[in-house]
Amino acid sequence: MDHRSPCPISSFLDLWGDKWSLIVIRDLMVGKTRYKDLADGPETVPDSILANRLKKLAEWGVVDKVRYHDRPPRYAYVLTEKGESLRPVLLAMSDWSQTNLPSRWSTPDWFKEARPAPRFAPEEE
Amino acid sequence: MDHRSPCPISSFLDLWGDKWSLIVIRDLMVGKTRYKDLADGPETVPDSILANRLKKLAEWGVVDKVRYHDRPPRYAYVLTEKGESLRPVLLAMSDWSQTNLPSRWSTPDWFKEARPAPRFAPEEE
DNA sequence: CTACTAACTTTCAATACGAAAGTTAGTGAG
DNA sequence: CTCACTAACTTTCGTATTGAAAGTTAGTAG
Repeated sequence: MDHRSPCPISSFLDLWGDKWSLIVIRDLMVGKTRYKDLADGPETVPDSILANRLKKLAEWGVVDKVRYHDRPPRYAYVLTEKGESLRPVLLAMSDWSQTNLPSRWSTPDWFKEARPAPRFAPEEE
Repeated sequence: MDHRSPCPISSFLDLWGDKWSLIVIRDLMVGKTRYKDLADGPETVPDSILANRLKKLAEWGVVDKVRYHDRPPRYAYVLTEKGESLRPVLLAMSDWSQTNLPSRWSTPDWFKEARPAPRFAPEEE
């Protein structure tokens, strides 16, 4: 990933400035872990976008992809620390929308704090 | 503007989820007011995008366009309250980049607090 | 007139998006 | 041991957005 300038804001937007990446992060933050669950949010991410974004998120080190069941093959996507640290950004966005846009959902209290990452068997320390 | 869902995060991204809109907001927050100055940032917004975004920002009520000089015609773009209230979001983004990306500029202290909007003569209360 | 500047606007090739269909690996029913 | 079904992708392809460059409009200055 190359950046347009050393500005931290523009660099943030180089990574996250699109309509879907942070939606996927949000869903991981509310506890979703599987591809299917991520695909079925209130906004219905296109499949082609979801697969692409999950790949990017893994490359950038903000999610771990864990094969937690072999037969049938099943995968879990879990936020890393780096991914979890995006929460304040999402909360700031949420606040802005709630005070500036009419009738948005209000942020549930449990979303406001980092939750322990779901644990999956393979190769965890 | 229509929203994908009532989620405040996805609604925020419906408005701001692109690579340039918040760059323009950032530049207005550092005190730039004129088209030319906005066009000459460290990232060089394409003209076609800048004009388009300024139009949207005015429509959405986050900037005021003020003709502050008649001959020659000169315009100033100034953030409204609604626009100014995006500052916490930009600061959260900035924080994330500074702790997670190498060698980004650090946020100047004066950027961290809302500054009085520049005053221009025409039709202000 | 001619040159020059601010503030746009238009053009157009390239990239990104997104709906839909197809693929792969596996389970379970008959 | 074929048929139907599900999770997790991948591919295709028409549409929308992007961005580099050139053009436009209104005005000043020589």
